[in-house]
Amino acid sequence: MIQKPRGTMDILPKDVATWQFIESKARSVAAKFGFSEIRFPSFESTELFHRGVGDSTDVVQKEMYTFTDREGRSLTLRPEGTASVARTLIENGMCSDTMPLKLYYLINCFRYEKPQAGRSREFFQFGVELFGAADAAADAEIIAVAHSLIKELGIKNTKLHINSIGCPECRPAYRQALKDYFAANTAELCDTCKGRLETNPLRILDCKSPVCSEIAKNAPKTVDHLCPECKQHMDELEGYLQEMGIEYEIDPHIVRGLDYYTRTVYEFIATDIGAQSTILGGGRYDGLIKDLGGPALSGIGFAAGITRLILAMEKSGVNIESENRPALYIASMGKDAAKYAMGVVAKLRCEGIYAETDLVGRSLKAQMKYADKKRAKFTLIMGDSELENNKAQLKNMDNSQQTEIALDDIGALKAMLSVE
RNA sequence: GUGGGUAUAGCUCAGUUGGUUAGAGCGUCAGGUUGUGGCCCUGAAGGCCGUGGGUUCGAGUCCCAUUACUCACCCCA
Repeated sequence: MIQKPRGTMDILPKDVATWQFIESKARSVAAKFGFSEIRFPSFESTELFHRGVGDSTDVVQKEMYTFTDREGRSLTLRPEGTASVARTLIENGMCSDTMPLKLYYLINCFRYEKPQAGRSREFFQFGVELFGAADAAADAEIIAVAHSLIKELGIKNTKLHINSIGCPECRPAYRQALKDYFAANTAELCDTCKGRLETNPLRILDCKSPVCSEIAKNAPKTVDHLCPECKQHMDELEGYLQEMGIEYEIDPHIVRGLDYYTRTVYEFIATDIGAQSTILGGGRYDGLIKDLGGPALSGIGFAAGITRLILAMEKSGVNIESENRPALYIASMGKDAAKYAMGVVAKLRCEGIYAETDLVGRSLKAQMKYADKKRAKFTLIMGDSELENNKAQLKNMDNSQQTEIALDDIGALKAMLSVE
């Protein structure tokens, strides 16, 4: 048997209703805030992610699905959406559009990682990006989109963590302060963190090893080392969030692993879905567009993992079931009746009614069972005598009541079905 | 990439200290007197016991490897 590739998933009919529910909520929330959908390729030039996401990141270094096409070009299945959106803006001259520019997308992404709960190699994101607004009001607005989405989906048990990782102006000083602090405790750090001391001391902050996280507790906080402008930005964001009634906590340990982030970073964390608890994460990226060859244009956004949202919804007791009951099932007996039944259901479908009839030549009893399993609201029993007399019994499957109807009067039949 | 756990029917699982033709419930299909669903009853189909080696007179059961699933690390959504 040929199995699906590792880390991919089949989404079966019984689960699709949940996905559609989330997608429609994502769209309606986006619309409420004035965001427009954007679509872009599933794969891009590999260079886009090297320059956009960052050469030194884990995502780029070891998680990308990269291949060369028949002309020898290096292409990569998108590991995230932000870099592609930025490229799309630049390439289509949208950097000159009316600002702020608000965009959203529902996409699949690919990362070569070892699968576990809430993490797969092909995964699905709802992403939102807001360009051309450097003010903290934009940060607050984008967090409000996320907040609204989570609320609309019925997800409880979440916490919003925010942090500022500063800008190119103040980060070097903070970096040095961190290095000095951890250098004093080098011996106790785990092996990976010893290495990170030189390469990226910020990453030690969210190390999960008990020893490192204990040491990290008293480490200098980014919020204490921000330049005046970044500090003010953070203060303003807090003011907006309070005004909007969005609860949050400052979490100095949020350090995003994508290079493009500046200043505000934030995560919505579900407390009850396992180790991969970030259901939604994002931040500001004021340098990205310029780094990719566009004008200086600030940006901020987030991405939510659909499967993680589903996990969180399940934990919150949200259950979405599809309700597609046939309005009518026609149980037929004999060739003539079966043929006639095909005509009747065809007419009903033209009237927008969901009707079914037998396609496999089952007995009357088996047809009734089928109608029951499909949860048909009505069944119509049709045999030779009914065809002769142009009359048949319409049975209400919920209360078993039967009424006689004329077979050739589709209008009357439709009226009978739409009662209730 | 590093660890732990698991692998028997479509699904959820039994299967004794290794011992003859591998079981149940659910689901599927067909019946339960000649034209009516749900409940109930009967029957049927459906398994290279993940795969490959090994130990043994004998392996679903023990050992090794491998693959997949799963959870955690790492990283992220």
